[in-house]
Amino acid sequence: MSSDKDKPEAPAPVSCLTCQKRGDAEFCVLHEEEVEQLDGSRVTNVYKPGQVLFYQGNPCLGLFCVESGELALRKTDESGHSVIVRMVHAGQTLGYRAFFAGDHYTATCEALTESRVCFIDKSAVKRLLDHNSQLGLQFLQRVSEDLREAEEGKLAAVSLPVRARFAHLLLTLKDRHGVMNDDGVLKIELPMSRQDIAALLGARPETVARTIRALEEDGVASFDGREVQVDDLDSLLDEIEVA
Amino acid sequence: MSSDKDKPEAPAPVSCLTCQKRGDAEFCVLHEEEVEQLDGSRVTNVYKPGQVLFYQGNPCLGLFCVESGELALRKTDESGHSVIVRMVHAGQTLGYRAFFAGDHYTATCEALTESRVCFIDKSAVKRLLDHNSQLGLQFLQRVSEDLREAEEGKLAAVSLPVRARFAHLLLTLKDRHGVMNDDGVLKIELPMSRQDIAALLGARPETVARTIRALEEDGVASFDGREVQVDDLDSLLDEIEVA
DNA sequence: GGGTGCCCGTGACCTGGATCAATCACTCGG
DNA sequence: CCGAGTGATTGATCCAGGTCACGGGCACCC
Repeated sequence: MSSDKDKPEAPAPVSCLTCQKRGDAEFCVLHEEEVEQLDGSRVTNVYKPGQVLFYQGNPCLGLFCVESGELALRKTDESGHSVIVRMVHAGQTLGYRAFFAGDHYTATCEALTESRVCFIDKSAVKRLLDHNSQLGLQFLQRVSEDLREAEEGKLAAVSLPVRARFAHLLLTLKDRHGVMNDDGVLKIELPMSRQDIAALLGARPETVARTIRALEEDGVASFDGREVQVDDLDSLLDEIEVA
Repeated sequence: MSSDKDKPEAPAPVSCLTCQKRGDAEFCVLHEEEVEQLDGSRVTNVYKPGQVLFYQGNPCLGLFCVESGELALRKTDESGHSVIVRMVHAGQTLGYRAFFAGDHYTATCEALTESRVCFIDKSAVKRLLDHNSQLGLQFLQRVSEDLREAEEGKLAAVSLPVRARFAHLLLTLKDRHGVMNDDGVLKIELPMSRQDIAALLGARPETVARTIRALEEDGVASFDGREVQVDDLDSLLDEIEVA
């Protein structure tokens, strides 16, 4: 791969101590000397869109911590069907489910956008967990919230139509990828392809395309590639709540 | 309620020390004196089928531990749709998601069969967690496994038809509620109504009834009330794996 | 230039399962 | 014994979304 024509270089690696996102991750409970220890056992990598961090079935060798970018956890069954079960973004830890279950990975993690991700070796994490019992409780809270989200997702998947689930997705993405420009128009830059949206909704790409057209025809939003302009936020909000 | 005509009385309450199921629950990592402490702060209750332990939205005041019986966690949305997101059986802890997320309950827990369940107060659990850091890690493992199951469930919900999901359910129930009688015939006593099966599969009761009939017509299994006789285990196993 | 892949969108069609409505079986209270 | 209530089953109908097939835009490469 020619590296000259790629996007400008990612910023030079920083220390965990100065990582902008440290306050967000579970590691926020660590004391300074523990963070230094963490810093010493981490390796940073940059992943291009589509690149895989680990595959479903791989053994888990440690934890990841996302400094920037957007990633997806995709689960695939024997017959090839796949869904995106979770999204992961800057400031989040990654790979903890397998780590704490003492399991292999049960999903594949791929970068949606270019991402800087640190890897922390298993033994270093274990040391920190032993040393600071608050860390375990932080992760317990994290996993418990994921569990709630997963169960909510299951309810939504069986009781809401694709259109409502898509509206819900747009509203979620708004918080992280939306900008309100000067003339008060909300724009969202989707961090993923139509196919990924389909996998996230548990639907087919064709259905996503049709849903997009329907939303445009109803004047809710306009789509141009990965650019979404929300024309009527109220009716978008209405989409997610009906019989 | 007249208590004379009910089933024979549940056995007298036992101590956690002698609880048959203690080895299964997360509390297995406790030392003897910690178990005594646990024992001192628990209250046991018996719940009849249909009785509710807690409602979605209630604050979480502690943990439950199931001594016997079968329970279900049901999640309901604003418009009244509901699914059973998890089942809980003897030897399992219950209510930990809300406890560790520091959340209200996000599902309603109801007994499917008559159940003996102990309640342990929040403060007692906190004391034990502080005292024995292994306990937190045990729960971390538990919640991580639940998360895997929830995500697998989501994949199944969008990629498998009702019939395959039902076959999967029967195979799961076989382990806990199945008996192989003398003439080598596998029978399963379903611990729940058709409506509950429907809620568990994310389908309608009518669809469940039709699926049952289809399985009978195909000679896979015969149904009589809550009694299921598996006539062809191999083809039941085949149901869960196809295109 | 002209392939050769990818996505993405569109149209035509089909089907699994929801919905609506009626019947039957069962229990319970009087 | 009768009526009311609750589940389970069945049949008839409908529709959201899956499937299949095709065409167009675009990047990349020989």
